[in-house]
Amino acid sequence: MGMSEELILKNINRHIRLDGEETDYFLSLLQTRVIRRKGFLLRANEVCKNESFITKGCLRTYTIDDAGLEHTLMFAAEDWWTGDLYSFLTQQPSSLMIDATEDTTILQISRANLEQLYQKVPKFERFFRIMFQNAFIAQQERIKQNLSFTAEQRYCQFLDKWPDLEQRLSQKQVASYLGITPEFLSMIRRKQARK
Amino acid sequence: MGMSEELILKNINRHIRLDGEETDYFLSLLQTRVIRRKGFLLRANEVCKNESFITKGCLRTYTIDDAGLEHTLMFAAEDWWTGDLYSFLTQQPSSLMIDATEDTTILQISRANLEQLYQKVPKFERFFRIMFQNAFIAQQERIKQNLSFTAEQRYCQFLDKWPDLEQRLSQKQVASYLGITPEFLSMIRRKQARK
DNA sequence: CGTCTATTTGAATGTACTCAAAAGCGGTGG
DNA sequence: CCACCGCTTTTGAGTACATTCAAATAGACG
Repeated sequence: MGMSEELILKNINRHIRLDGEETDYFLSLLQTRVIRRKGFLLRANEVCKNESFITKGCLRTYTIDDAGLEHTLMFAAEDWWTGDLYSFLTQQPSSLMIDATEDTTILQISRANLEQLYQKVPKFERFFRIMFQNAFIAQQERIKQNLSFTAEQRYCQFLDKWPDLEQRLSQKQVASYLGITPEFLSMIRRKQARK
Repeated sequence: MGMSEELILKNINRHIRLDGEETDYFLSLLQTRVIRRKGFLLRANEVCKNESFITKGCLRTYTIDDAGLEHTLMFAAEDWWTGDLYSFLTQQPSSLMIDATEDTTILQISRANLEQLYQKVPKFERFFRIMFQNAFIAQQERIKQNLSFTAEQRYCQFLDKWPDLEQRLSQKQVASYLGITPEFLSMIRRKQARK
């Protein structure tokens, strides 16, 4: 069994216990895929066919507004799940883009396979219930910070929360996550550096 | 069976089917509670003991920052679930306040009862998995708007999305949801009215 | 009726954006 | 291997969106 499989099983086992047969069945539903830096997992107007678990690298989910500006909804690095959930569930065209900020390896599960998994191993309902609970809590925290913090405070929080992630991203990408312009982030960083 | 029970069963039945016995068992785990306008469901530093389903009225979840300003994370009116999920799951003191914007009736389920429910009727794992998925999608949409829209655009979106809700809330409450000051919301409304 | 809070309005201020130009950096091809 | 091109980052000046503070008005509640 490869590293990727070990990582995803460790992720699953945080919330539920699988026996050998269930483990094998689960792994049989997954597909490995590699996305090169600057490559796309999903483009706007495509239907999101899979949920993806990142085993290496980092994916960025973002929208492009009418003015052509990018707004990053989330980064997903190793040991995270990502995808456009809305498009995945409804099979409607996505409004989101997902690209790789560095060479990335993922394990994917299709909608049909996930439904089968829920049927055959209902424990996965529990797993994803807990996962989405946690995702909900994390997003709520982000909304709270967007409402109450200045750009500089949000930037400091970002560094605190993912200390290793900033070095792996361009400043433009970080700025689009914080909801500010790259120019303004540059100013914040200059100010921080003086301290 | 009262109106409240009918409403919550209709809510549940959107995603799973319960037989008579399961229905009775589920209802036996719930507690009805009334919260008067301006009363609290939860205060900061208390542990959130229940998840709540609103059958009448409206609850508002918010934080108070260091400067004493309120920031509204969500409104929950009839047919919605609410609570401080983080505090509920970890049984740690909450950082959130939940108050009633009008006289409100809820059905509550305690953590112990919910765990029992998951044990005895695993279908509820599926129900809450779907509920949290949808909540996640809704929150992602809000983050997207906070990143890309001006205050005026966010206000229009808010009116579009919950046409009836604004009349039930004070302008201060709406402003704290949009992430702006009541003064600025007043200005936006004046501008809109001139059209 | 009086008190307390919410809303309106305006002036001064601040945070963050736009536009523009220069410098830095990374990848690609010759 | 170096030169060049494109993209990112830096820096600054001017601007816009939203806040703060203050004072006046309007509403809600006992």
